[in-house]
Amino acid sequence: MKVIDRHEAALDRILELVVLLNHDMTQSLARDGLTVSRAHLLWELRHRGPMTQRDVAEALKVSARTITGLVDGLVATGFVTREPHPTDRRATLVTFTEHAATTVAAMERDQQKFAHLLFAGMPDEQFDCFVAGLGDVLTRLRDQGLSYEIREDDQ
Amino acid sequence: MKVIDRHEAALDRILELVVLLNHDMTQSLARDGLTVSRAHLLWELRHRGPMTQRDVAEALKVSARTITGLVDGLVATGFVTREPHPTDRRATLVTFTEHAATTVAAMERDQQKFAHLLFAGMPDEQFDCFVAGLGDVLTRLRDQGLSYEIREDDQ
DNA sequence: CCTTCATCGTGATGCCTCCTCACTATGTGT
DNA sequence: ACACATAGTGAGGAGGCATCACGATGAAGG
Repeated sequence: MKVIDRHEAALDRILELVVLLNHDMTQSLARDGLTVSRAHLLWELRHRGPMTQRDVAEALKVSARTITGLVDGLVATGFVTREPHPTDRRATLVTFTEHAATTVAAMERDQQKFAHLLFAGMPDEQFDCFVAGLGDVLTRLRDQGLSYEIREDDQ
Repeated sequence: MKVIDRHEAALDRILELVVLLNHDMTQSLARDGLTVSRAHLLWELRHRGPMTQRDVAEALKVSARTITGLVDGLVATGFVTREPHPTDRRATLVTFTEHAATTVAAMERDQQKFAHLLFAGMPDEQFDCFVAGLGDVLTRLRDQGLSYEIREDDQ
């Protein structure tokens, strides 16, 4: 029981972290004319190159319909363009613009500074251990899919 | 530079954790007829007892107007009631119902299981270290207010 | 070639979160 | 009393997200 209580306290902290980070990111991204979702889309595009909307939907874990809306917004503000798919005329390729590249580069610089701010001065040993624990937690979360879904096999 | 890169990788993991957790929680809470925001409100109420909407707004870091909407929804589904404030006739006290108590208790049980799932089998030493690091990060985040806001004093 | 079925994107609709501005009803201080 | 601050809400707006239905296109088989 003792153990579970400690685990629960840790989860509480993680949840607080989630809330705090979400709030801060929303504020910060607004300065670039972006929202968390749109930035997430840009981020994905940046790392994978042009994608069909379908692929984006899967990457962001949202419905295809939602992507239509997000891309609409990003096209309107000039962050991405819709290009015809070379071989499949049903699909469109969402592609990065120069504008987006500039903005994402700035975001990345911010992220670096922010990361440095969070971890600067933390003893190497503790940092390594923290990252290891984080990786562990992340792995379990991914492995189990919707791991928060416990109530089914509950009572 | 090397150090910052490691820090950035750690932030990336934290961000992935945020995305994953947010997604899972949304799914899970939907089963109870709740949303993340409404559950957050309930959680706060649960730990602090009846609060004025103003206080709730500050606790959740959203505008007073938003709370009106959240409480409307929670009242409609029977999770809370609006009681007149004993001394200030302008204010209303948002209070827990039996229904909410039951649901929150179930949520707490889920959370315990979930926490156990995330950390079970992790060596004590690593767990302690992880929690310490988490606390550290959280402290810095709180201390600096909107810490993600770096661009002002940037270039 | 022509059906049949799967897939891509989108219109229509509806719910939820959040915000700002304006306004009423109340407190409070001088 | 009078001015000013505070609690909550109506109005209106931007987004994020989902499901259902539908048109356009692709792919597989007869």
